[in-house]
Amino acid sequence: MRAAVRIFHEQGVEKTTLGDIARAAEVPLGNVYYYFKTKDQLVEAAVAAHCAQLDTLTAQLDTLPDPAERLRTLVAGWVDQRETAARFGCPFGTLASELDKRDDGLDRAAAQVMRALLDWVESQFAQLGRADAAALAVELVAAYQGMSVLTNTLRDPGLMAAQGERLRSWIDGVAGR
Amino acid sequence: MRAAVRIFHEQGVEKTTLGDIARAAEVPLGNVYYYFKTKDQLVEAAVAAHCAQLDTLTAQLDTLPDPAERLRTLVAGWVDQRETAARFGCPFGTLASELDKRDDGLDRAAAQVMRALLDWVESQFAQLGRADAAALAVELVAAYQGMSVLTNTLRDPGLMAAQGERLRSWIDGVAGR
DNA sequence: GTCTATAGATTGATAGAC
DNA sequence: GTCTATCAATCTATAGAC
Repeated sequence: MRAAVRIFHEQGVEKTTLGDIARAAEVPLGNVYYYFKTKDQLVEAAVAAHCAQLDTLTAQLDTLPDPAERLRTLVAGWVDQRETAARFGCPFGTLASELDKRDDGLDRAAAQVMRALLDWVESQFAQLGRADAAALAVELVAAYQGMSVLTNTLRDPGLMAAQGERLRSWIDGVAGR
Repeated sequence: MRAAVRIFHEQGVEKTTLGDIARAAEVPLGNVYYYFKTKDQLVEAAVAAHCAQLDTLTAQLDTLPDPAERLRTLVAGWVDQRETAARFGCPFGTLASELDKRDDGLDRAAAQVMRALLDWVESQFAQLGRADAAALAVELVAAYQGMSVLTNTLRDPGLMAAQGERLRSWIDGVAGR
């Protein structure tokens, strides 16, 4: 499962063969099919893994007392991953984009995870007393997804560092200090 | 060629077979290989087509007298395409993201087109007298790419309309009025 | 549960008639 | 230049020994 998530991110779902995943996980190809009956089920499990990771992350952030600090820490985490983003893009955003090109229902599962992130961010802005929390959440998450695309396409992690700084200031402004 | 660009956008490069393109173009499969020796050459031609379209677009925008109006018109064009973006994402951004998962050199060609867009936008901000034109260009293009990802993942063209309105106001502010 | 071997289907690419 | 037929390689999925 861990190997699948990593290889899907690095190579993309469509370009990845089950042989690639079996090799990365150091198991024979046949074993993959013992736990996942089809490639689609592996993709579904990968989406679920991203969902679980988001839950873990927001649970950690929720231990911080200040909503603005939670958002700044979220952004800092994105910036920390800038080298990976420069090489392979946002681990979840690139997966969601790829699933949207398919006609099965897996793109809806990806939408739920993205929705969960938006809802959590919106909740932070709402706690800061912002009536436009929903729009601010879209703005923040879109900024991250967009700078991931640019960072990846131009292979420049510095782009994400710079935009991260900007987002930090922006959060301070929105939080009203 | 037109069929290839459209099908690559709708299905993604990896999911698209040359048979799909031949069918969309209403020509036999063999004919595709008469004009393009490999699938990679078709992808390369698709990137070149996006590059040419960008040149056409910026040339049109350059006929407008005011740099701020050029940027507003650029954003308006993106918003006009929101139904397509909701279904298939940004025609160029999704292509660039997909090419970044490959190890051939086509991702560098995509980077050049993205760079060309950034340079043109930067030039507009520079003409508005902004010393931070490069950072503003990244911010604007990233905002578009990000809202394309969200619009596509959530299948909600309204997101792009709302963010387009925000960008319009933002451009007005940056232009200093 | 693990692993090898292979079936069955798809696809990129080519040969060759017209 | 156009079109049909097909090869060769790859990949998903399964069968079956251990």
